[in-house]
Amino acid sequence: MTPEFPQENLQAAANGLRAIAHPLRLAILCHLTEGPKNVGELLALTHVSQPNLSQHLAKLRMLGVLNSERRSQHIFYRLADNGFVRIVEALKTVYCKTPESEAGKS
Amino acid sequence: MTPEFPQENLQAAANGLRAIAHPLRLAILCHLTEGPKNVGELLALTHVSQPNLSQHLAKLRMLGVLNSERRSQHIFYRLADNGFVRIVEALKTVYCKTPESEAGKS
DNA sequence: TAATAATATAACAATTATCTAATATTTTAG
DNA sequence: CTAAAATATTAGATAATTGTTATATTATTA
Repeated sequence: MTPEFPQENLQAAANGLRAIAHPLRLAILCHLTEGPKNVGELLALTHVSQPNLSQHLAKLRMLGVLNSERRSQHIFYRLADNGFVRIVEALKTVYCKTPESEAGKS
Repeated sequence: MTPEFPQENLQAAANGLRAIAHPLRLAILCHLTEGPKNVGELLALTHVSQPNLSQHLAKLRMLGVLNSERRSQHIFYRLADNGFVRIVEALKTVYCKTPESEAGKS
């Protein structure tokens, strides 16, 4: 329907966006662009309550953004698709502008 | 806080993501990557009710994704930042994979 | 096997988002 | 100035999202 973005894929992409459209979940996504991390590590990085983190991880997993893998007592999360790194980078170009990067705008 | 993505910007980015995390709003965003369009044009492209489209446009405007400009009786919408084009492209790499593009995955 | 550490799930109140139907506003044409 | 076209706003019922507290599951260690 939309050029280069069929309706069916729009729905899928909107679900993925819904998954990361939250400050904590986006922070999780960012941290995982650096490589897989287990829940304890993410807990230390994010400073939220354990159940809260776990629920947000569950949502990211259910909406297809993250995969989890158990390694003995720890569960490691990782990006389900490397393309999410590009999405995070694109978000940075829009939302992390420095004064300089703003100087030469079109 | 998060590497390369301070907490304050995370909140801003999450708001932007919230804005586009809806199939219709994402479709609008896609259409506008091709250039500004007025409401009537978007109405024809999206096949939704006029008030519904208008409300979604209002949300995109309020959350800083779109700008609007009146030209006589028509109101034109455009992307508030060209970086959104990159976000849409990144989304396509994740959610519009062809069988071939899937062949050589890492 | 019992205790502990790591992680997940359930239940729930408060907030926010969604669509539709009705109405309002703004601009140009006559 | 009035009618019509383009777009926005309001109201409201329904559904989805969020964080917390409490509890459950799973895996190792003693």
